[in-house]
Amino acid sequence: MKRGSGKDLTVTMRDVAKSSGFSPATVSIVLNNAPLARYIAPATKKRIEDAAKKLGYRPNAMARFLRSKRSHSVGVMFFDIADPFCIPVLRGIENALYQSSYVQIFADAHNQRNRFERYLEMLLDHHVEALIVVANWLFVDIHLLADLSKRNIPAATIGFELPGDTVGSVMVDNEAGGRLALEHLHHLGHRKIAFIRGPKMLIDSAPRWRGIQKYAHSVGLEIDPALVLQLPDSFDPNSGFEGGYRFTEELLQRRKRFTALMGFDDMTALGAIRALTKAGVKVPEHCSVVGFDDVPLSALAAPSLTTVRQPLEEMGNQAVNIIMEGVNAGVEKRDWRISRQKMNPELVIRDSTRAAALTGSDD
Amino acid sequence: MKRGSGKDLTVTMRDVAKSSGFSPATVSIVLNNAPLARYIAPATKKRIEDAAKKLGYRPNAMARFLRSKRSHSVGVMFFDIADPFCIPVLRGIENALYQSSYVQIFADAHNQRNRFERYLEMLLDHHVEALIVVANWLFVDIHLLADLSKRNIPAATIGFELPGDTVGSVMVDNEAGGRLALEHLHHLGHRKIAFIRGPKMLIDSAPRWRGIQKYAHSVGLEIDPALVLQLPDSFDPNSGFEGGYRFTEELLQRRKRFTALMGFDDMTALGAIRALTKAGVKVPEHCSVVGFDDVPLSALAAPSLTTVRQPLEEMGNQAVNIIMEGVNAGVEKRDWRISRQKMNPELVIRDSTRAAALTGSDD
DNA sequence: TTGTATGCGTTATCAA
DNA sequence: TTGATAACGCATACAA
Repeated sequence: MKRGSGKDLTVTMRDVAKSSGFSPATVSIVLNNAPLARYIAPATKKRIEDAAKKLGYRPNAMARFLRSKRSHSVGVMFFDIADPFCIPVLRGIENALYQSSYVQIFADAHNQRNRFERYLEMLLDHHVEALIVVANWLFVDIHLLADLSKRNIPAATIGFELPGDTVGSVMVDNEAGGRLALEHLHHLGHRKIAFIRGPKMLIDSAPRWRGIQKYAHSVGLEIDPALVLQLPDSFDPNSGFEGGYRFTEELLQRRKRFTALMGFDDMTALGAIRALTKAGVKVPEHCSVVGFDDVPLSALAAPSLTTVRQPLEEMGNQAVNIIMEGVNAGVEKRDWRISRQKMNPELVIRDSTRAAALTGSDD
Repeated sequence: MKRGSGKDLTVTMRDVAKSSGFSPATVSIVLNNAPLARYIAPATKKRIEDAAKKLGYRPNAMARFLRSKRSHSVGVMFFDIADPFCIPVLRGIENALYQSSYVQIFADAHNQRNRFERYLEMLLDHHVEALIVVANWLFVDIHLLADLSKRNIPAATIGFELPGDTVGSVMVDNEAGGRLALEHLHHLGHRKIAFIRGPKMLIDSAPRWRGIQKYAHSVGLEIDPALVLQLPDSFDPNSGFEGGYRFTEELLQRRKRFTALMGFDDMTALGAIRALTKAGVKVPEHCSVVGFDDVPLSALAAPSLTTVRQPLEEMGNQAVNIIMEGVNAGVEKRDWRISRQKMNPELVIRDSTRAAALTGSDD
């Protein structure tokens, strides 16, 4: 008999019941618009709703979750939020979740495996209804996420994919993107092109390069191995910039002429531009540069960067759609298959590329 | 009698009790290391712990929350995560929360008041134990957060502050920062300095300007009103860049000579650099530029930006400390006072500033 | 059309 | 040193 003993500010369903003169069950039915609400007299509904409003009743989510097993929350795990790639993705996810009135539990693994595991535990403890993982590193193995499918928690990844069919994914078509970038340079008349490839540990690296090679082959463009460098593996999201800078310096020292440079991603390209500019090579007058991703900086850089755009925000959106599909299927006890999305990249032409100088040997 | 009816994968405390041969109560005491655990026989403890491990028992957070009224989660509301200012702050918060094993519920108001309110409701529904609000806009009024103190939910703001003593805050000392920036330019010998002030709606604008004025006065530096512009109010986080760009163009058109320019923040400064460069004015050779904030881009820009650094990550940390203080006080039923922190800014000298040219009239 | 009773998984208060 | 038992606030099957 602790009730009414003082100033507990939380107003419960029983309070509403008492105040309205009906039973908690009826209140519950009315306030949730449960199927049975069809049979409740309008007058009753009104009295209950009024009482609820007057008392400022707010359902206790914890109790509801306990009963319904639904937390109305989704875990979102980033491998490194400092990577500018992540921000638009975060935004896309946030927005889609907001539309569904789901709350986002944010986690950042800082590229550390143990941190990833710890967060995974925390998210499971908090009974997230689904999980989204944003990363492009390869080291997440499927075992880490095994618990999820065992518990029927839908999961989707953005920026990489896992073997098997238990985890959904949203990726850009890297091969098409690589092709797009090279095609652009080729159309502009560039023939001597330098490449800074992505690190081996990144899942994007290989297909982008494949796209480049295929296109080169298809138009008879020769790729000079002396103009191709590959970034080393690294977990620092800024290493792309550093790498682009250092490798471009090295490229310059080789004294092999090139009129265009393709960076693995925007950060690499930005680093390259920095090195070129410092060496007195003007971009795009003397050398065109193209990146990949279209991170927010790219539009702001000087010169603004021509790049292959990943629809990052849209990808965040899609990931939410995928998991929500699963969540809803779970609620309705339907079967379903997790889906994989491949998004189309898009060339964004800005100021860092232009036609190869007509003067000089351009092939 | 639904138990054992099949493949419910969740193992509950009762399962552990049954398996170990003790009662749920004892299991609870042991597994939580509750005070009473001191009296439990070591052998008992061991058997219970073993059983728990063997079954893979994980406490159900929902049930625990319902009972204990503690959700182990904190709401973090950003006004606009697209503002680069926010990322290091987010990281600081995330890291501190992680140390405390608290989970972060992420919300982004997109600079919309109704979205802010809706998120606030959602966060309260999810029974966050505390709230952190990151913003620098002025339009948050105290009433929005009134519910919080009523419910004894500690709250802290980063980047702005509210009147009264119910909400904590972490801010940089804007006045000192303004002084620092101008002092730097003055020491470098600059006398003709242009200023792009912040919009009125931003709380930072006034004190920064005050710091500038005070320093100017103290060293007898004259501020030419024809070289002072003020950004218009806007909610677009990129408007600083645009504004810096446009206003610098305007400044240039006025044909009033200046050897240095101070931007309200880094984005403004970056926009200014873009305009200067485009007009053929080299930075820093012909004109020094200094920003404010030290957002991640600033180090990467070309030229890299001299700026007044806000310790953003540390500020995120501090905010967590502040609210945790409150949370702990609540648990222990102590009284406490919410605190306000003023952080020291720090001058970061990079490539966008240098000594005023000795040639020409420098005063 | 509405009320009663029960259980979700924990924890806390007693009693043994 | 351990075990019953009663909440926490809500939602549902079932009874009325």
